Amino acid sequence: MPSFLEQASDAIRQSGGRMTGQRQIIVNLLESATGQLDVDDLHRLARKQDQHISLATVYRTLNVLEDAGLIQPRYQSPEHEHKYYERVGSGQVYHFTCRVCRKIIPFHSELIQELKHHLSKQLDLEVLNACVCLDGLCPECQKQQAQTDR
Amino acid sequence: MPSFLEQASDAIRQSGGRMTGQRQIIVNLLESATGQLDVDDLHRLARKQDQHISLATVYRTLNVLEDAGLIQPRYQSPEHEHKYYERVGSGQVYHFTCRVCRKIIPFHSELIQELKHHLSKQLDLEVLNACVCLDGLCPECQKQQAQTDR
DNA sequence: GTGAATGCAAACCCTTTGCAATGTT
DNA sequence: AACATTGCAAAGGGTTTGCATTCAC
Repeated sequence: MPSFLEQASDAIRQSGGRMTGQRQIIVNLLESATGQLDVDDLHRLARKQDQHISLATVYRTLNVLEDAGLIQPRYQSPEHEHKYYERVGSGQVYHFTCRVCRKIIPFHSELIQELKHHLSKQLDLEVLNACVCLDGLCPECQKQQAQTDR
Repeated sequence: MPSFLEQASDAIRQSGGRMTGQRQIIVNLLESATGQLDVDDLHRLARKQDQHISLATVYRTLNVLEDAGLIQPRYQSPEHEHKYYERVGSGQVYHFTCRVCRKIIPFHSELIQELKHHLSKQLDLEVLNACVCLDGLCPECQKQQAQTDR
C-alpha cells in the first residue's frame, strides 16, 4: 500500500503536474492529521516548515488534490461556517454543532451507510460523498434553556 | 393555525422589529414557494412586486427570519455551491447531485429521522436541523463512465 | 416623533487569478 | 530548455455594513 505522498505524487504526475516541496509539506500534513484541518490550519502548519509558503499555494494544492480525487472538503454544521479537508476514504466522522455554545460533538452512525445503500438500490445512485451536518442543542444548553424558560 | 405572514409579523414584533412592505413580499414568497428559493430568486421575484427592493434588504430580511427561527438555509450538494432558504418544518427533502452532469435528484428517507432519534437517545442531543447532501454518479453517468472505461 | 428599515455604495471575507520569477523534469 | 508552480498583489463573488433618507409604530 503506497503512502499518501506516493499516491499524491503519482496522481499529480499522471495529470502532467509536478511534485514540489510545498506540495509535499501540505500532503504530509493531510496524511498525518488526526483532526480536521482547514485552509488556515494548513497554511499555519506549513509555514513552520517553509516560512515563505503562501496562502495561494495552499489553496492551489488543495484544489489539485481535490481534482485528483484524493481529498474532499467537508463541513461540521448545517450553516457550513467551517470548511475543512480530509483524505477520501478516511473513517467518516460526522458532526453535531450546538447552536448556543458552538461546541462540536463528533459522532458516527451506520445509518448513513445504510442510507447510501438504500439510494443505490432504490434510485440506482452511486454515492461518492455524503455531507451530514446536524445542529441543535447539546445536553448542557438544553438544561440552561429549560431554566430560562421557567 | 396562523399564516406564515402572521407568524413572521409576530416574531419580528416580539423582538422589537417592524413588518414592512418589503418584508411582507419576501415572507409571502417563502410561504408560497413550491421549490427552493435562493437569494437571487427572492430578489428577482420580489422586484416584480416592488421595483426598488434592494438585494441588501433581501439579505437582511432573510437574516431576521432566520434569527427568529422561521426559516433555515439549506444546501443541495456536499460542495455547497447552492444555498437556498426554506421554512422550518417544511417537509424535508434532501438532494443528491451528480458530479458529472450536475443533475439534482431529490429524495426522502426515514433513516434521517431515525438518525436524529439515535442521537437524541444515545448522546442526549436535540437535533434542530440536519444537512444531508450527497453526490456521486447518477444512473446515466454511471453507464457513460463504464463505456469510457472500456 | 422616535427609532427601525431601506437603498445605495463601500467594505468585507474567503478564494481565485495574472504576472514575473523560480523550480522541476 | 520547456513549462508547471510559486509568491505577490490585485481581482472576484457573495454577503454585510455605514450612512442619510424613508417609513412603521
